[in-house]
Amino acid sequence: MTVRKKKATRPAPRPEPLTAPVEDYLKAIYAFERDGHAAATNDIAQRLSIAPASVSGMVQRLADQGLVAYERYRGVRLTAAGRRAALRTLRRHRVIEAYLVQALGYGWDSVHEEAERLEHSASDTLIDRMASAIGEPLTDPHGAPIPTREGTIDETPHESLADAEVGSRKRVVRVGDEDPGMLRYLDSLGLRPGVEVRLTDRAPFDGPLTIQVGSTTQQVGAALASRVLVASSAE
Amino acid sequence: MTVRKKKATRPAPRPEPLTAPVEDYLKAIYAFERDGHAAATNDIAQRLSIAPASVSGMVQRLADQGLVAYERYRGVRLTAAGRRAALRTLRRHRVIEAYLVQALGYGWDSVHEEAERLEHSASDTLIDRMASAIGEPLTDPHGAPIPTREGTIDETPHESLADAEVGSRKRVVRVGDEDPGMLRYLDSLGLRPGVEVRLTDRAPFDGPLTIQVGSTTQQVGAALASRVLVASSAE
DNA sequence: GCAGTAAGTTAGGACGGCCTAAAATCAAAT
DNA sequence: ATTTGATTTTAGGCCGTCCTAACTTACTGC
Repeated sequence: MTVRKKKATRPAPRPEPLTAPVEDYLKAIYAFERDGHAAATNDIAQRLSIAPASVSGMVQRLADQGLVAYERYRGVRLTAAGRRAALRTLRRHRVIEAYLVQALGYGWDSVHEEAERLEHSASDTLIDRMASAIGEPLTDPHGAPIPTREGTIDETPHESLADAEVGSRKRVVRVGDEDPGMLRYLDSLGLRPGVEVRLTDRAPFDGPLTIQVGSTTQQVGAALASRVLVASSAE
Repeated sequence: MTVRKKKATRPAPRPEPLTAPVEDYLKAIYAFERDGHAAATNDIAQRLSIAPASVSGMVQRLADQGLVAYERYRGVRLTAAGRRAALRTLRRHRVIEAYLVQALGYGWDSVHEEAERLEHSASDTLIDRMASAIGEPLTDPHGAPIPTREGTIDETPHESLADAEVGSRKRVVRVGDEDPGMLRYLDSLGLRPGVEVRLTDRAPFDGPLTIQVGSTTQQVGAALASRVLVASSAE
């Protein structure tokens, strides 16, 4: 059966509103692409907690809508339109997270879930008003960069704490945002964006790392450390 | 009387999350019931801009879920559970409207549409935080009462300006909230909740009313006046 | 070069929410 | 009591999003 596009020649004049699931797919695909490679069906399925077969179906619909380039058995890549939509959703998500923390007293461990729903129903106007109400933040509460209104984003890659050189001093720039339990734990360790850390030791075979945060010394597992992104302390 | 945890009849009446369309139906049905009568299929269809046949179908699903009592060809009434859900949605809607106006500088003519979407994805926590951030308002920007967290609402009926006695002085308590154009016009007339009005004349045959708002005298059509609810100036 | 496995796709089905067209029911007037 | 007109319901579809089961393709190691 051939994949056939209807109205293939249309110059795509109006950006029809995307459904919530579509926005979620695009966000997921964007995340995989940012890490280098095209998004595999299974990857997407796992990330969205969906059966792989469902992804196959949806991905073809996304291709029909011109949001992704799709080759059977080869994974998908975002088109320019798809990327634009993904970044728009990402902006919504992160602005909402920042706003909830800064304006409504949410903890950084509970904003992700709320933003995950609101991002699909907030208007651009609302997002812009929220952003300006809290001073146009550049990152969300977990340090993730917020795409601009115009759809650009600062995606400079960061080293993870797990890969840092023993003895070096670093500054935490970003941490994983999804797992509330992990976030509460990071918080208890004082590992928040902006904080200075010194990596004083790393046990072999992916063993725990010894770090110094402020005046206290802590041990953290390699898995956790890999979710903490750092930059050189200087900048 | 002792309130007892009921395990007698049902194991667990878990309040499954309702879909957005379901919440919209319940809100609509609530609105008709508040005005006296059971909600007719056609009424609901018109209010939601949906074909009557679709309403028949949905209403049966609502009945299956125990949200409405339904008798063929007889219209629907909310059950206790349905009413609870409707009021919860109404609270969300109105808190959101109030928050957008008071905290984010929205005009009262543009909040309805935004709230109409957000009400379905905001958590109870968010709504409560919004409410407390703006001082637990009792009404939305159009004067509509906000149901409490516990699901009670002040539904004291109000006279419309169109029915007021000529010569009487009234206080505007509430205006229609849906039509942005009407809201802008009301605003230009100074007809906002809390404002004092004197009805100085009414032309016969549903003709225009002459009103005095502050020091200016205005003419308004009967249709518009009927959307403005007033109370005696005294209280 | 080929077999075994992992990954991906198709087939077929379900469900919610909408539609139109046709049939059924109710209410009101003759 | 019957007819008529309005209201409502049923019948039959469509679309989007998901599912499981079965099949196909790609990859990897021999």
